[in-house]
Amino acid sequence: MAIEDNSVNIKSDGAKAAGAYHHGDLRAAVIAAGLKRLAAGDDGELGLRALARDVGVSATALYRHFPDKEALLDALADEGLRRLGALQAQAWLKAGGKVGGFKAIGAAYVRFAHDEPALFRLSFTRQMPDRKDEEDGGEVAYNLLRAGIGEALPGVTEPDAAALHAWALVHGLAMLILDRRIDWDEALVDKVVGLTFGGLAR
Amino acid sequence: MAIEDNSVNIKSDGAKAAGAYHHGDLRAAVIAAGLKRLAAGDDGELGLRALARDVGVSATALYRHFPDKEALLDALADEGLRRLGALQAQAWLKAGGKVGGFKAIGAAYVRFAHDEPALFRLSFTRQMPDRKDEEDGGEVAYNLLRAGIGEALPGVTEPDAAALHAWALVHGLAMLILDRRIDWDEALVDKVVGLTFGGLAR
DNA sequence: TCGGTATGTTTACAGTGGCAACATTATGGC
DNA sequence: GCCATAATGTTGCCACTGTAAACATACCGA
Repeated sequence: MAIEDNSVNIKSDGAKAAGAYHHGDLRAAVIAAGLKRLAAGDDGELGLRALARDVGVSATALYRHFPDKEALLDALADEGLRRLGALQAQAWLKAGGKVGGFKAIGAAYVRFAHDEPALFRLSFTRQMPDRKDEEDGGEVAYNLLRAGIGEALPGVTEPDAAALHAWALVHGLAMLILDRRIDWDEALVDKVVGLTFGGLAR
Repeated sequence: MAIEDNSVNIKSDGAKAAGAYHHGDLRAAVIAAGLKRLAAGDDGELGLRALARDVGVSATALYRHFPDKEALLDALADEGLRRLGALQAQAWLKAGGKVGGFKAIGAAYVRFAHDEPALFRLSFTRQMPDRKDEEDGGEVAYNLLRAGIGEALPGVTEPDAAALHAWALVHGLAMLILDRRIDWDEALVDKVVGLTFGGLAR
């Protein structure tokens, strides 16, 4: 066969170069393809074969990078939590911290669920087996919330109960919206979140 | 074949009588078997074949009573919502209505999720396509909550926001517990629910 | 009694996740 | 530079899933 000068098979998009045997970074490409699929349809139709086809690789190739499908979904879920955490941090900064920032975090939580329903659901439905040593994405999001309470609401008597309260509220709103129990209404969400989060700072 | 005197094949448990061709009330039996399976394991392993085997019938027989698996799951979900509604009504009465009853409704909601995780999740994950004429189980539960607000908290300024707030809070708590984000702790739940529901009655 | 209708069974098919054996490419020690 | 070896990808296969089609059996009204 003729000489191929590509030392490694670099492709910015996920697809493998035609005729190439090794992909380059299959693991990352599969995760990217999965996220794209989750973002595209409300019902995340992700199967190993479909995912593999997106990337241009045979289905069983994925098993070189993930022990099983669950592990793949875990990776996607973790990426979702990481993005949520990033959005919340951004919202907090943009609002200048304090009570306003606290409310912004809550609103960002619900908005993320609305914008990426399949990813959000996947991220939270997946139940982590037991704590691994490396910090996962969910930890980041919760710690941010918890820290926000400490900084924004110094007068609160029971920060744990308050944090749980705030978290449960936005999570419940998000879930009810995803499951079509209530309609997405940004103004209403803001009102409820503000009412509660403000109420905590009594 | 010899004469069989059973005019209809009545079986109190779900299983079909050996040698009988018709079941008697397959639809109800399948739903009962599904509920039992949901109650047994946290992960609801319900497949058509397994369900059919529980009842003692071939897998495709279920298609005489449900157009597809989704419809079967819908029926199970509806039963779950109905039970939730019943528990809430019971809690309300037992607590004697008013603010106490209102809190009891919230606690019952979370407790149900904890006691029947698979059924609760199924009930809410299933998204109803569009309103049918006959009233479904979920409507009952919400109307009860909504009515509870009116009766228990006459002074509340915005009952819709308050109802949504209360619902989201307990739903979020329930979901976070199911997904192992937080541990089940009845005292903590009562505290959070009480704190919030009491707070609404300002 | 007879025929239609409801209910259940058998068989089969496409699609799924996953294992095993094989093929190909990258890499590190000599 | 050469070559053993690990890393990565492919093909073939298996058990299992939901479900459609054709056939069998039981019930019920005329």
